[in-house]
Amino acid sequence: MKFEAITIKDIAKALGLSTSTVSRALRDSYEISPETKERVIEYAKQNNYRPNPIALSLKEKRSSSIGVLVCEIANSFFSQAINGIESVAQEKGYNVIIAQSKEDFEKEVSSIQYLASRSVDGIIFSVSAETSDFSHIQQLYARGMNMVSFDRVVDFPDIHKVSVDNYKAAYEATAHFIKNGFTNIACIANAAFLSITKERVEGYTAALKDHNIKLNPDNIFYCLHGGLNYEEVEQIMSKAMNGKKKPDAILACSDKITTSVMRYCQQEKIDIPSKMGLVGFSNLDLTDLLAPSLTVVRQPAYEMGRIAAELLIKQIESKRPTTAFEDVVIATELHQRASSEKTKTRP
Amino acid sequence: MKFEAITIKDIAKALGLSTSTVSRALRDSYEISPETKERVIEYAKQNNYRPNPIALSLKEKRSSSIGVLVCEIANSFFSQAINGIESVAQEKGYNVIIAQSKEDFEKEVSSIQYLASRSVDGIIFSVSAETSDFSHIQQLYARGMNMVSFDRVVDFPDIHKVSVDNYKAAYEATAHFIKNGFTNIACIANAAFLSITKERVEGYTAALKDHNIKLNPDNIFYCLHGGLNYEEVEQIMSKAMNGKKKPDAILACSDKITTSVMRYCQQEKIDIPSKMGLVGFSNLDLTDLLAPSLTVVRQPAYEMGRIAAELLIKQIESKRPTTAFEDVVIATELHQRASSEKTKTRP
DNA sequence: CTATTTTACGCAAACGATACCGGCATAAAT
DNA sequence: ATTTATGCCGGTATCGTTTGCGTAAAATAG
Repeated sequence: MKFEAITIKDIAKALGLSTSTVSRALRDSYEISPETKERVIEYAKQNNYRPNPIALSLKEKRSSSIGVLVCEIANSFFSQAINGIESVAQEKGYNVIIAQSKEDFEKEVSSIQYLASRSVDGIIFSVSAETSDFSHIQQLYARGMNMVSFDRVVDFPDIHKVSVDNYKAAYEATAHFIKNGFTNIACIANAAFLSITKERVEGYTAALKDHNIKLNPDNIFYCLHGGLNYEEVEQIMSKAMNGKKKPDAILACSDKITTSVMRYCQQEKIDIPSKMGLVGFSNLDLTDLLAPSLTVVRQPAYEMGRIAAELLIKQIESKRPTTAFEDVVIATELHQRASSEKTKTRP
Repeated sequence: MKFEAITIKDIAKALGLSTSTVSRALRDSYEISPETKERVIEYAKQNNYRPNPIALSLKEKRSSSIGVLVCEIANSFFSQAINGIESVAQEKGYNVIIAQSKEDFEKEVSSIQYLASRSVDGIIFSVSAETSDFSHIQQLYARGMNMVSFDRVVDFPDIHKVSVDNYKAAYEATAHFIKNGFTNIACIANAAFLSITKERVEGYTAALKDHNIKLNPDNIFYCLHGGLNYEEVEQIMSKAMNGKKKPDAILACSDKITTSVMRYCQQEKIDIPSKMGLVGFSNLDLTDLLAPSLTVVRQPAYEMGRIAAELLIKQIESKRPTTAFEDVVIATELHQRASSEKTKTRP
């Protein structure tokens, strides 16, 4: 079955005009007499005419669509970000095509090529946890694709970037732990390649240093697959808990890692926060209802999505090549709750 | 800036051939000599040629893209469903264009027309909480757009539908409450128009009846805006709690409503489950970590998305008009946890 | 050695919309 | 009366790709 829409040709035939006349009438050209315009517009309205965007795309060499590549849609941070992207796109007349990498390098490469081959006008992307080689992105970018690096940003210079202040976020979370009396704080981060991982680990180590706590390198753990599966975090936790010096607090650097740590602690009957403090990066809106209520670093995902989309569309619609590249860094919010209050036990 | 890809014309010029020959060589036509084929394919590969999908769409009158209309992306149920849709779409060479209604009727109408005007080959839609008039959908459908009604299904007959057994889900949840000693069970449902609301309320009332509990009509509440904002639920809860007979349990019929009820109870110091039992429809994957752990009705969102996408694509690719319409109804899962165990108090 | 078939390719139309170029009226100006 | 101007509209190329049709050269048959 096919959905057949009315075309400019149909209108022309019905009204005994040429397609050019109809086209001009609809675009309100001065070359068309008011009466003809009237006739055409009336007929178009009655028959619910809409210009075929595909034909327009072919002619204009632009598709009015933007691609979004994230590792996972069903993730509160990314779905909120997509929400922001979609809202801007809608305003500016673009549609959003989404693709997921599932934290898999191969799927990221194929997804991004898929987006490019679908003639999107630009791409907002957040690289997968497995991605250490950026050549697929660099190639596409060099060939003129408009791109905005988002959240997990790449390190080449001439590209718009939108991210949060991960260093500060991790620093504050760690300092918060220390202030609350935790001394042996572990950090479970994402894959080591990622910008967010590096920055967060740096913030974590800097906070320790500034508070005269000696860094124990064994307290830093990396999730190669971004904590997508529970087992990854489980292994790390059991390793941490069986080490010489068990940590008394954990900074969990992603949504998935945070919930996995909580689940592990519940299963192993490790009480939070009395036996184990926990601060997690999370964008879920019910972390206050968890047992115990969770201290979280919240990222302004929606806002980030909006900014990324605005930058991308500005770049798409700019006549001249972009020369000034923005590196937008937004602040996170630390929501202090029960999971990081050492003195309190579970209610 | 524009992204310029290599075309069949470029290949033709470079190799001194006509575009038709190149086209046929790439499609492995028997009319082309093996040597020419070899040359063309080699050149195409080296220059990373990809057929322009827009030109193809124009010619084939299909865009290989499907639209998805949901009320909100940043909602665990819908993001998981989109995940399922996207996975099938990817397999079959389609891309997914998403649009949100935000539970707003006007936005739903414009979104769905936007999708149609973007020449999608088909649409998977879940109507907004405000939608009682389906004429915008019916018109589009009558004009030949391929459509699959999803989750919140419409009631016209000749259309594919994918939903869960809401009646049974609500029946089981209510029966579970009764078995656990709750007697005055309230039901906070979505907007009254919605299929899911009707079915869930029916299941709820049937369970009461079958267990010889007299239905109190004041125990049924509707959220006009789908519980998108907390205030809506807050008002309902305070009304319920200030009534003559306070309910001792609540069946919350959506993700948002469920968390809002929990939040209300926490703020008002209403202990769950001793003072108030709670079962919620939810697709969040950390409801077991809530305080107390939450008894939920879980919907197989991913699977539903996959089935809807498969039905839609089958319909799109079918030569003949569809005559047999599927009404797929999938079972939900009731995860029994602490929030519905009257005897237990909060740990 | 001619007649016919086969091979291998090019030409051009088509999809829907736009835009440049041109043309035909009528009216005004010379 | 002829030119010029102007209002109004049509023809056609274009975007990238596919495909039916035409055709030259080569291969085969008679």
